[in-house]
This record gives sequence, C-alpha cells and structure tokens, in this order.
Amino acid sequence: MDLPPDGSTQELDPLERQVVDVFVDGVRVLGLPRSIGEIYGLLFISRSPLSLDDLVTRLNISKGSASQGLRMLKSLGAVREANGSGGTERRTYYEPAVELKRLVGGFIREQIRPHLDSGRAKIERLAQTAGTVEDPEHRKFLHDRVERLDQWMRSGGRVLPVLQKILGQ
Amino acid sequence: MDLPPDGSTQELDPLERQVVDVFVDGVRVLGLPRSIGEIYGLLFISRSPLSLDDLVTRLNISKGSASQGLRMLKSLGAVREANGSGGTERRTYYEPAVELKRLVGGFIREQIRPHLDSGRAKIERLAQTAGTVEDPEHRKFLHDRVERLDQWMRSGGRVLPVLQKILGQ
DNA sequence: CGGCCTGTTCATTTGGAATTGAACGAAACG
DNA sequence: CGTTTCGTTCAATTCCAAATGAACAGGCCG
Repeated sequence: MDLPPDGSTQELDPLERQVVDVFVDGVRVLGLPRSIGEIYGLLFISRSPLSLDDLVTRLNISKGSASQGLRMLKSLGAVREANGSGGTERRTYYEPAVELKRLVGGFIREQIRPHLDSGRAKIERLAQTAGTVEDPEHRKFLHDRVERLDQWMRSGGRVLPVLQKILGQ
Repeated sequence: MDLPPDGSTQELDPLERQVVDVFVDGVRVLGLPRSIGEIYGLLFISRSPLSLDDLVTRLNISKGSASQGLRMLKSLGAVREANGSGGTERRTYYEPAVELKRLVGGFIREQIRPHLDSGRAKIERLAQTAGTVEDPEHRKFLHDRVERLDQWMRSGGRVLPVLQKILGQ
C-alpha cells in the first residue's frame, strides 16, 4: 500500500539486471561499494541519460545512496552530467563515460595514487625507526627488508603509466 | 586476570607495529582481510620463521583467524613452510615469500583471473540476451555496449602478462 | 591404548562500512 | 515573499564479511 503497485517502468528488465550484476561484481573486485556498480551499470546500459530520481526508482536505492554514489562516480570521471541539449530542464541527467582509458585513469588517480603515496611516507618513517636499532646484524636485516618494501613501491609507481598506456589502446 | 600479565614478548614493538600497519593498509587496497596483512607483515619483519601460535600471541588474533589466514597466504604463494633445517620439530614454522614477482603472480592467479573468467562468461550470456531484442535501433545500441564490455575484458587479459613482466624486474 | 599437542572447521558473533531516511539548503517558480 | 522541487548531508541503522572460539581430527609419545 506504500510501494506503488507498479504498472510502470519500475523494475529492471532481465537484460538490465544482468548488466547491473556484471558491474556490481566488477566494483566489488575493485573494493568499491555495491551501489556504485548498480548506478554505473544502469547508466551504461541506458540509451538516454538518467536523473537521480530515475536511479532511485529503478534500482530501489535511497536518494542518499544515489547522491553519494553519483558524487564518487563523478570524482572518478566515470559519469558526467548530460546537459540535455539546450533544454531549460531543471533536473540534471547523467551519462556514463565509456572510454576505458578514462575509467582507469580516474581509478588510479583517486584510489591507487593516494595509497601509494601514503605508503611511501610510512616507509620513509620506517627506515628511520629501523636505523635506531642497536644490534648491527638485526639492523642489517631490517635495512634489507625496508629496502625491499621501497623497491616494491617504486615498481608500483612504474607500473601505473604502463597500465594507462595499454588500456588506452 | 585472564590475559597473561605480560612479562614476555607478547606485544609488538613499535617497529613491528609500523610494518604490520603498512601491510594491513596494503591488503585493504587489494580487498583482502586485515588478518592477512597482519600475518604477512609480522612474518615479513621477523628474522626467523614463526609458528601459528607465535602469530596468535604476538598479534592477538584467534587460532582460527591465524589458520585461515595462513591457508590463504599459502594459496597465494606468499608464505611457505620453513622446514626448520633437520629439526625433528613437531610444530611447523612459516616464512614469507619476499619476491614481488611471486606475490603478484599468486594474486593474479587466485584473485584476478577467476573474476576475469567469470566476467567473460557473463558477458557471453549477455550478448545472447541482447540479440533477442526486437527494435533494431535498440539492439544496435546494446550490441555496441556489450562489444565494449568485451573489449574491456580483453584489455584486462592482455594487461596481466605485462604486469607480471614489469614487476618481475 | 589414553592423554596430549598442533592445527582445522564451522556455527555464531562482531565491527565497520554501506545504506537509509529525515532534516536541511538552494534555487526555480507563482 | 511562500511554495515546491531537486539535491546534499549526516546521524542512525542495517548488513555482511571477517573474526572468534569451541568442537573436532589426527598424529605423537608414554
């Protein structure tokens, strides 16, 4: 009695469901929240841009979720506002960015780089701490390990540009 | 009254704490459970192999956690049993694999490949579903999107070997 | 054999991230 | 102005993967 008894385009049709599920899975691998996958997935398979309310009703998620999800997707560069031509429309509509290059770039910039950077910082502090150890043998061992960690980070840094290059075709 | 009032090597010293934290952060980015990071981190900074019980007491985690964590780390090839020389030791000790190549390889094999593969499968089914759509215009659109998804997957597949190569030095 | 030690399994609990929903702008109308 | 509509924010709630811990398997040793 509260849910509209339907009659309109409320639920996802099987095809949309399938696509959304693919993306839900996809973003889980990337460690992003489910709603992100739902939203992007539905936009990805929709022929025309969708409004926040469209997402809320079609996906059965709260306005809050949709709003926050869209914010993150925008920050990732995975979604853009579709200025519905010259329309003097009040509502804003969203469409997906479908170039892999852009998606990967955004993900690296927003999710990978920050972690790499904070990791580097922590390892620097680590090297300091390790330097204060008395026993020379032990200090040598620690130095080796920290060095190795540092190498890993450098490798990580070197890999990213290559990734972008390959995925940009 | 229940916790041993200490007096021994129970807690982590500051250096160990720092290293463990680095790995805890690291594995969270990869979407792995915290305990994995703790265990690997402590092994990584320990001069000699550690037993399951060592991990339990030093990290204050349950035996169950340690056991499951070690299992996953073994499956990832990130940890190996250290046959304590010729010792007729009952307990088994573990040491970390510290070659980045090996770690990355294991992660790709166990965590990435399976998802890529199941993704491909889903997309194939998707293509079928899309083929049954009546409206030619719409079908064309769907075809384009599914095609794109497929391209993404192929790109992903192509990237992995390159990754391994670069990270293997 | 029977007690003992090491490690595994799995039903239950828990902690923390994601989601909700109500309150709050902000800006477009009359 | 007051009203309505669109969207954001954030404290409270929900939910689920990770952690727990007790029961269990199996090997060793007297």
